[in-house]
Amino acid sequence: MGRTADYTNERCSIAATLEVVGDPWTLLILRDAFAGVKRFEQWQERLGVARNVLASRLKSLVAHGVMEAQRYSERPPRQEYVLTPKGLDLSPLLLTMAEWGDQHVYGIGKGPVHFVHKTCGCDFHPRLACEACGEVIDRRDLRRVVHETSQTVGEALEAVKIPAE
Amino acid sequence: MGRTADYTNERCSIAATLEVVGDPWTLLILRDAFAGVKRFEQWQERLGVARNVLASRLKSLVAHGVMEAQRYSERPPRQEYVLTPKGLDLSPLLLTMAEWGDQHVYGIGKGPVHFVHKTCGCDFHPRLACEACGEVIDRRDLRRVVHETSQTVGEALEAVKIPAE
DNA sequence: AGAGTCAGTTGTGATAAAAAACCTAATGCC
DNA sequence: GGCATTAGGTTTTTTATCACAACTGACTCT
Repeated sequence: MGRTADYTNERCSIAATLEVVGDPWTLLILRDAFAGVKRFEQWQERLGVARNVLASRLKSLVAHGVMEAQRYSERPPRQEYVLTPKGLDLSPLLLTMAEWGDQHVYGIGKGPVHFVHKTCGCDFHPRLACEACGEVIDRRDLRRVVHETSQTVGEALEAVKIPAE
Repeated sequence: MGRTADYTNERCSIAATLEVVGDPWTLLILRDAFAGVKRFEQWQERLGVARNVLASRLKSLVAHGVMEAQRYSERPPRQEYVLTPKGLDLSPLLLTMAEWGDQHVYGIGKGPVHFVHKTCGCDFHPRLACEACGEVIDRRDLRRVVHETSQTVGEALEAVKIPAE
């Protein structure tokens, strides 16, 4: 009801993803997690995000099973946040975003970070391939099929949410 | 300042992409654009988004060159919004988001929409492939290289922005 | 003439995010 | 012992942005 875009009544996998990682800051938190950041203060310093917002985002990512809080000290209670397999599966999303930003904002090769494909030695640029046949696809090679599903994003998320302890 | 995360001082292609399409609603607007929506009232009805927010998002997408406003009536002034090539290049991003939502929220095959790869006939699931060698990659096949770039997101965006007339 | 459509603009108020201060418990250092 | 510092947050206050709804033009349809 309040202010935010509420994606929970949509019936859409894109909206479902947005509901988990679509908050402001969340994707930058994840980007840094992929770069090796694990602790509150590191994120706070690198992003300059408000501490309350950072705390709430980390809590939400844990609740959604994208990150896991691991104790590394009992007293004082200290925890590190590490990506779960579900979180690691977001890497294609981040790489795809980086590619678009590179191509259309910075200009190819002018972006601040790029990747090298170790097995072929070339600069890495992602393309989408079909898992089944391995072929690189074009948008027009796809046919969209609508499935009758009664679940909204909210309902589907309820089923995978990790209860706070 | 206010509420939003301000990505413009980051030096990062992911942040650059977020600055263009990271607003609440924007990606759903684009999703619907890929599904064929072109007009204000169609988006408004399908998304239930506030009209002022929709107007501002469309304006921003046009300013960033992701959509183009095409006149189809002079009086009264009416326009349709269509995706530019830059906007069409966001399709991998949307497909990747849909795939993650499918796998980790709805469950594989239970999502509301899926795609069929016409050339091989199979259900389409995207994987990232290396443009150079065509091989499907794993996250660990990549080496991250940091580039010395002085441009922030804000500076880079300034250079590609389309001036309002 | 009156009702309806399309594409917005213009208020007003609610609320989540930002900023900054504060807290707790431990640890380092002289 | 006493004081500063660090880590990981929570609390309080302020503010920018969103939601809601009403309104505006310029037409079209009946």
